[in-house]
Amino acid sequence: MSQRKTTIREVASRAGVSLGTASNVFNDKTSVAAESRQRVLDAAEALGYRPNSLAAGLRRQRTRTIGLVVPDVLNIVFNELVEHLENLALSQAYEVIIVTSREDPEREHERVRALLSRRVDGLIIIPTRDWSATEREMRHHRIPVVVLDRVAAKDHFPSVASDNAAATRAGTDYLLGLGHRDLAFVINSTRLWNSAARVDGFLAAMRDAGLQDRARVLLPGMTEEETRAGVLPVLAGPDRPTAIFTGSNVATLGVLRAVQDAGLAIPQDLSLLAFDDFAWLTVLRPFVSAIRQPTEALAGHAWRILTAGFEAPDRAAEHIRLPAPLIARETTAAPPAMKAFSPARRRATEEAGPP
Amino acid sequence: MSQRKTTIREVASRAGVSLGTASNVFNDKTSVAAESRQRVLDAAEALGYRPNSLAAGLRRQRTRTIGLVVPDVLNIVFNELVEHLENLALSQAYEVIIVTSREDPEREHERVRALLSRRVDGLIIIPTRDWSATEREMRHHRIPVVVLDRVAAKDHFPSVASDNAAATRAGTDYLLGLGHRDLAFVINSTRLWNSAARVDGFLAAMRDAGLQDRARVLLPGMTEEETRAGVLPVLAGPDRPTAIFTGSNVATLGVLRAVQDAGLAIPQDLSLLAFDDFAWLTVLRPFVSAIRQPTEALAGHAWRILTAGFEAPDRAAEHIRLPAPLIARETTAAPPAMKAFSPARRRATEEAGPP
DNA sequence: CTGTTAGCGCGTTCAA
DNA sequence: TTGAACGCGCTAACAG
Repeated sequence: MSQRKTTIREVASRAGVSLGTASNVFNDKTSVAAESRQRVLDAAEALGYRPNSLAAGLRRQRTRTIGLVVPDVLNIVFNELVEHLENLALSQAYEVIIVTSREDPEREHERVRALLSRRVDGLIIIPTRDWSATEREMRHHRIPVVVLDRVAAKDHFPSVASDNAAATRAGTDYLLGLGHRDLAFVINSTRLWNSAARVDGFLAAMRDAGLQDRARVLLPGMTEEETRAGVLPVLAGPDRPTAIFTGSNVATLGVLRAVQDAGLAIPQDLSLLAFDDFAWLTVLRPFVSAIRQPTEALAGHAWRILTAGFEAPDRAAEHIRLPAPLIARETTAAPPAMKAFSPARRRATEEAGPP
Repeated sequence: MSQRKTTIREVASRAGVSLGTASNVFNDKTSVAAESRQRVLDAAEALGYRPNSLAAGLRRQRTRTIGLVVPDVLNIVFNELVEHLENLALSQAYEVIIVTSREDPEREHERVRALLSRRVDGLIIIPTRDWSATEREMRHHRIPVVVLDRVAAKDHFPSVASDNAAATRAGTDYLLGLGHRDLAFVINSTRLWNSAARVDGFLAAMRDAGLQDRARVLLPGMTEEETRAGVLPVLAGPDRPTAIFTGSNVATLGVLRAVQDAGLAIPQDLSLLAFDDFAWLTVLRPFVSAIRQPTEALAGHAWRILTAGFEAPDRAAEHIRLPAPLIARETTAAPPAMKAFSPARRRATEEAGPP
């Protein structure tokens, strides 16, 4: 109940050993006599001793802490990554400090500096659209960095992500196979390199099918609401696509709202394929077809590469790309044009056109 | 590009001032000549100086860091709380370190000790079912603590939560007003005090309506899957309730899966009211009626009380309870018994009984 | 196996 | 307004 926290010095003196011996007990380095060890442990327990990791880190020049930079706490994919990374870190007696950039490059930079001030041993970052300032900062400091999820075509740092282009290419092929010809790909931004890769995969598949003219890419904005507002006109318009492929879960949420607003039925009027899968997609109707990112494997590689960087700081940067499988559920079906008369389509057309 | 990070001493020497002056610049305490100040800032910039917060915290005996203990990173309610708390902390130049207990009392205790080792200035905790060990630890250390969300009837520490009993009472009254008489309340555990309060509110409303005999409380377990498995038999059974009130979003998810498995239609066969609201509930059909916790206000109070504790450590513990409004959407309707012949009900009965 | 000592980088005296 | 000295709590190195 002391005001000042108890120090290792007090523990040592109560145990009747020297400070160095007590330290050795807590860091079980060199052998300590079993008897002394027990007395130190008892003293620590009695005093409620909690090692001061600030002092230890200062002295040791290593904190056994890694920083994790995430754009958004409310995005389920990031949270899955966080969860797996935390498991890995704790299993090796590392701590992780999470900071959030809120998709803001300036804030990202500032938060990374805070991490640097805490002297983290390494950094895993899911960057914002423009993290050039942050990246420059990181190059200056000699700690291992791994770029996760939002990777660039050619990162300076090691990178780990899904194979976005292959996934959207496969997803597009799947929609084409269902009979769709008018496809729209909805994504928040192409300034994110992984988003750009998703668009590339979509466009490549459309091109291969000779449908480049029917391929639309919509970039309504970074938020759910912007997505809703931006997509609604095209859903309500006369040349509505028969299938929408969303490039992120933010886009999915926005598109679903726009579909509600437009009064369309999925998949009768419109098919929907989502990038990013999670629990709620499989519990309310219709179950959303989705591409699932292998978050556990992604986290595993990121951690492996980061810790390898602790041992050998100057190895060549590894770049991992993992396949992201498609899970077909209820929102993807043949397009309305291939069916008989469709009341829903007629309704939409009536609403869109003049009386 | 130096191996060792640059220190304030190097900054001072490059700026041609003493260490103490440089320190004053970064902590803008006592007045420093504008000229000296600028030279220090320039030197810091040129050297890529990052203050060492370990050393600062060690010396200052305050880290301007608070710890936040959360049971689960994947729960949206906790994440909303985290987001708001982080906003508040950053706005006052505090940092927050998040740790997760994974609903495990032992892990919670261990994670809190890690926070203590980091010498956090205060702690906000959403506790596990049995956090007595953690609580004992916290009482021994003299830092402000605020219990959030999962509060007890009478906490030793200040506490902030929704008024759970009032919310479920109002929710139950709403279902009764719709004509329901057979209600089941599904929740993960009553060892959580706030969960117990939710059950109390439900039972009180049923008792006041003279329906205590028709009130069922189901406790299928802590996970979504346990909930599904535990609820399915009662949904498939002959005396299925006409409405289900879920006490947490984990329970909601599990019940929705069980409803799928049982082949029931909501709200035709069964009404559903959920505790905890979030984006996906309003985007896939049917839109789920829910009780929304005021997460921003909860976070605001928690932060206010915590920071008040920094100034006046020995004030009486405040206990805040905030109203959580009900948002009626599509999953709550009159019970099937009040309508004409209901095929869905008949089907369920047939499936349940012998041929 | 144990005790002693010297910093880790910084903020805070206090004297000049 | 500035500079020098001290110590926050701990670990590492070395002597015993």
